[in-house]
Amino acid sequence: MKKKITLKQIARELDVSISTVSKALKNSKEISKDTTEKIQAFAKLYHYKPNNIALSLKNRRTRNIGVIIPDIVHHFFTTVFRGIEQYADTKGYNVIACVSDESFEKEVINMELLANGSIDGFIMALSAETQRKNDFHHLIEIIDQGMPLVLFDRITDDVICDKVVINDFEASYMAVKKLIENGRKRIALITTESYLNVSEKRAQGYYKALKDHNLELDENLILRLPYQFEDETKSEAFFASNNMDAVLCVNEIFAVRAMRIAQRNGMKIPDDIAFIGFTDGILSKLANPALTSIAQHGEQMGEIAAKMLIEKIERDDEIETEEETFRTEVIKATLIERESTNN
Amino acid sequence: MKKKITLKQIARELDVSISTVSKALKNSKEISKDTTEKIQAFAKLYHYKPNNIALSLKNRRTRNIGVIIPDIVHHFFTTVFRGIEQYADTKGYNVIACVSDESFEKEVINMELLANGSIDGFIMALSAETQRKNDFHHLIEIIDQGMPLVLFDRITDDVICDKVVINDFEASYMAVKKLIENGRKRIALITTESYLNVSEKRAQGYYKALKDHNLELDENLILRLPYQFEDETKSEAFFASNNMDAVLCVNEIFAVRAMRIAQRNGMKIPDDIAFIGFTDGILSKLANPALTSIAQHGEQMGEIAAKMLIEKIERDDEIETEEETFRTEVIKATLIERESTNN
DNA sequence: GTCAACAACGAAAACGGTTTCGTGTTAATA
DNA sequence: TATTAACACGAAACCGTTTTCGTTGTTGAC
Repeated sequence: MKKKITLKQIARELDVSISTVSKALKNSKEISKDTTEKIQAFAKLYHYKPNNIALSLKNRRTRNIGVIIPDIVHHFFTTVFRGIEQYADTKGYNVIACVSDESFEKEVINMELLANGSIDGFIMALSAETQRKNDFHHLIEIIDQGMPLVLFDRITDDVICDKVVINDFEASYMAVKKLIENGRKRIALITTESYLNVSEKRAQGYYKALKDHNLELDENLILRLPYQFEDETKSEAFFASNNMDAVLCVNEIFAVRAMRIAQRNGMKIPDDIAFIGFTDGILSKLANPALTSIAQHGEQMGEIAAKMLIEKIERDDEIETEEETFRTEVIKATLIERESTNN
Repeated sequence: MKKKITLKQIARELDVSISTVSKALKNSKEISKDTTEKIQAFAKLYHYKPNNIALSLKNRRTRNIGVIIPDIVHHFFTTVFRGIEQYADTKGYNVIACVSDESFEKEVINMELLANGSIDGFIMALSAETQRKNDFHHLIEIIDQGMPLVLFDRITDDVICDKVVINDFEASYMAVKKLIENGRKRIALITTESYLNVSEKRAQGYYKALKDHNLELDENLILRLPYQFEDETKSEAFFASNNMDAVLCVNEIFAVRAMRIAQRNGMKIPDDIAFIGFTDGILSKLANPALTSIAQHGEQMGEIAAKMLIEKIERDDEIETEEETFRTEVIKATLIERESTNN
């Protein structure tokens, strides 16, 4: 077992000083050609690579970014993560991933852990509990320490920082509008139970579209489900006691489950009932019938978030003064039409 | 903006030495009660937390583990990742996630990057390209440097280290056996094109099960598909030119796509044809009909991998000598029966 | 009154690098 | 020949900790 070699060892072995070795490896012209070659050859032979931790300590830069997401086993977050990782990779950054599990406490603990020098900046989507509690002191504190932060998807107006979202309201509005134009009259909404920023915006789009087309809002046509659930009795009751001809769901899982129930009830999709879901993931593509879906462009979102963060990180250590400016990027969602709606 | 405070700043402020501050914060009894209280109060006021990087350098332990997976947008890997992250979290470790994108080069680069001090150990599944090239020098080198490594799922016999897998062969065998016992005679196999360790083992189980039940192997009933694909003409031709009454697929995506084609061809599932897939993910549960599936227990796999790794990391810095021993944990896959098979 | 023991603290090395600032030698210039 | 510039290198500080090993000043025992 040959442990990694250090500058000190090379220096001792070649009977020069540590500084000489360091300079020679950086092709400093302070060092003679002879010595440089000798040192580089030796270093190569022993696969010398500088220790990242030592570099981080010296440079006060880790080239790590911290990503905190509520759930990794969730297609949308996974795609965002992929976008982040890909972009970070091209810029030489590593990604430390933490899962908050929708828990406020885990979010706080993980952030504090990472903030003590492990990373250069954060990208995160708020946990459901954090949104419910409306407590963002941990974010404020992090920002106050001068650590860049980018929020995506699950954001809040109470924290001033860079953000990236999709136009949930408009996307939802357009989807409902499309259903109405297709002749649908009784359009249901299946959304989440807990207060999530995005669900709320999507609901608003739904309300507005109904109103603008003179359809009255029927509270019975709105079903609120827990975020993760196995039991389908609530959904079944919903379908049994209402007659509707279209459903908008705030995610694809809700949509696919709802389609199954409708089909079991003998309804034909899209003839009797149409479905549109958010999150254009693999489920939408492979559902039967394939689900018309609103693409949230997670990968692009991750890429943009990573880009915003890294720009801020790298600008930070150039200039120190200069007023901070924060942006909110809005990505346009797109409707992918498939078999669950007619056109 | 108040940057994080350091020991040095506390020391200067309180007019004591750095060592005194450090000791006081650790409740060393070398320091008087008065001084200790004063220092702790001050530290608390300014939210002092030791810098992780400095600690890592000093302790030669980062409390980071590196995870390299071929693809994060893949349900199985995502669940494994979740298992790793969860266990690591309970032990106070962070997870640095890298995606190799099935590329040998990215795998090598990422490993070398992380190996230079950023992490205490690796957990990884080999990229498809790495398995095809059969080149594992990067793994060997890492191990040689004394860095613990745990391979999962996509493993190789050419590298001696800890491993965790499922009993692919047996699981496949049992699935086919079940199909046969249900009266199926012409059982197809849909597997991957590129050489993947796991696909191969699953194919072996399929062969053996046929043989043991006196069914002859028909090469026409084996379809090899690229790992990721959009085009379905190959699959359609396969279904058009063969009549079969059951299909075993090496993952759930293949299975669900295959089911759709069969359905389009007017076949009834499970009456005319039965389906079983590997990877018991969300697709299997929500497919229509729901897919009978072999659960690979990804989360458990990740948890075990993380446990093996952390044990080795923490044992490493206790004793230095003592012969290394490596284990291979085999997790038993379980068949989850749903609507795509009859019983 | 002397010496040992002890309490309370500081100096310094170490982790592994980078970088600034000498310093000694040689060669070129006045 | 004296001065100086260029060259090639080393010493040391620094990043933020921990920890060993002094070094004080006070106390108690003899």
